[in-house]
Amino acid sequence: MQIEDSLGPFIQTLNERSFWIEVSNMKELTNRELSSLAYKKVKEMILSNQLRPGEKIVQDKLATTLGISRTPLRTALQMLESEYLVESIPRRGVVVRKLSNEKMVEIYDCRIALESTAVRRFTQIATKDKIERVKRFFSDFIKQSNIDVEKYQIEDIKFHDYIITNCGNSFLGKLFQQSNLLLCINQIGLVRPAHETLPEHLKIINAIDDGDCNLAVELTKDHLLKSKDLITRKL
Amino acid sequence: MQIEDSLGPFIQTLNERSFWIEVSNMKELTNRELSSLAYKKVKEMILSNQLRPGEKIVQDKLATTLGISRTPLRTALQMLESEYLVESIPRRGVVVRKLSNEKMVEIYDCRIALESTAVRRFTQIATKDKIERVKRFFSDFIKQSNIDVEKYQIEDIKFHDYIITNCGNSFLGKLFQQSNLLLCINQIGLVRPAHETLPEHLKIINAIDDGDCNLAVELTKDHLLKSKDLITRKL
DNA sequence: TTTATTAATTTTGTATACGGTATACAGTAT
DNA sequence: ATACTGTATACCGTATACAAAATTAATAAA
Repeated sequence: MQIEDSLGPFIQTLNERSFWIEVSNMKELTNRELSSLAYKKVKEMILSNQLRPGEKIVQDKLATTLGISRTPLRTALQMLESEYLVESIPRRGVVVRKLSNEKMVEIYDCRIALESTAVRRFTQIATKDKIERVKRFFSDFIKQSNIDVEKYQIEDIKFHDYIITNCGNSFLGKLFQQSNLLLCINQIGLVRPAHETLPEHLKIINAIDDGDCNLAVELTKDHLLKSKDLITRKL
Repeated sequence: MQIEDSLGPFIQTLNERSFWIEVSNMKELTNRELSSLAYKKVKEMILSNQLRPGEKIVQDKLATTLGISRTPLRTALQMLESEYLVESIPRRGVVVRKLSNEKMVEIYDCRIALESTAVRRFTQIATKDKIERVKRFFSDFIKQSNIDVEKYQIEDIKFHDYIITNCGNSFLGKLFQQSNLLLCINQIGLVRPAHETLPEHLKIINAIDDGDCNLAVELTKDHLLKSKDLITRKL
């Protein structure tokens, strides 16, 4: 059990990975102070790998570690369960979910279906400023010969997240958030190297800029399909 | 407040509508007795309209009505919130969600995206028995001149649910269950008359039987799009 | 040494108690 | 008559207590 050890230097340990978790994917739960706090902390601990996949969460210990009682922690765990980040086994406790490659493939299929819809709508309705914003995600990496993988991964997710949350279908966005469709994949880091996916991203952005929604959809499908296929081959 | 009144004759009142809720779309939570019970009951009460959209749920009253304490009720409400059936407003309580036509349209777009993927996969992998099962959903209605709308609605949802849960992508199934993509639409009853949708269903089934997955996908898209468009026109 | 059975300990799920916040209402002032 | 403020009540969120179940440890038998 490494919860006790890890929480002391926890704030310092938070790397950039935790940053986009904060900004792009955190439920707002103002005023439900303690449940909200527990939710955020535990989610961060999972996504930053301080609670490892497969590890059991002992409620009493984690609660005292966080300085709260079990009640708000339990509500937090319930939320995380609905987000597919932990699994609750009745009368046995809750464990951090571990995604198999099979599940990853399934998730990619869902992403392909939903993100296709998202880019199409985004391309149709996006304003000038939004398109400009999209262009900026990868502008820093174009010049660089050696890409900072850590930063690239963050922008990668931010890019996809931006399209999804700005496509005009808030229910679709909720679907993504609720099941952590974007985040859970990154349990394993980047699926494909940046030098391979960067050009794909840029092509998609160009298609969006041109207002060519069919092309944007096809490129997005292809982009995701390639990553899916790579995982499929590992099965 | 009509909770007290309604629970007395509650068991009797449960119509067939509650049946498919039970069989096709209930989270399994064996052994978490009271939370599970509360979850089922409250979900049934919402989907059978005993708790009406917009109505506030007073935890203490509903808990005593159900014969349990507030704690398991609260966990049940938390689950229902993640399913988008109720909305929890911090320090104010939880109310039954009311879906606007705009939201319905958004939901239809998500359904089109995901169910397209589902029929494609289903058509590809379905065994003989599963195809036979699919054929039976509407076999009773083919002969009838006057269709029992109540029963038809149930089979309609069961049909879509069957494709989704048997398409080989369990994550996709979870997505549907978790957000009640199939059920919440029926807050308003059948969107289009049975005599209009029945032929469409039969065509889809034929395409599946023929193993023509592209056709099955197109027909499914068209089928859902027509309902979506009808709601869009009401905006 | 290994396996079975039982006792001890841990941990979960539920109920209850408590403090604080929001809402309703009455009385006062404008 | 209407607006405002103070008080009472209702309700929510959290902590704690307790019982049932599960896990672990320990002891006895093969």
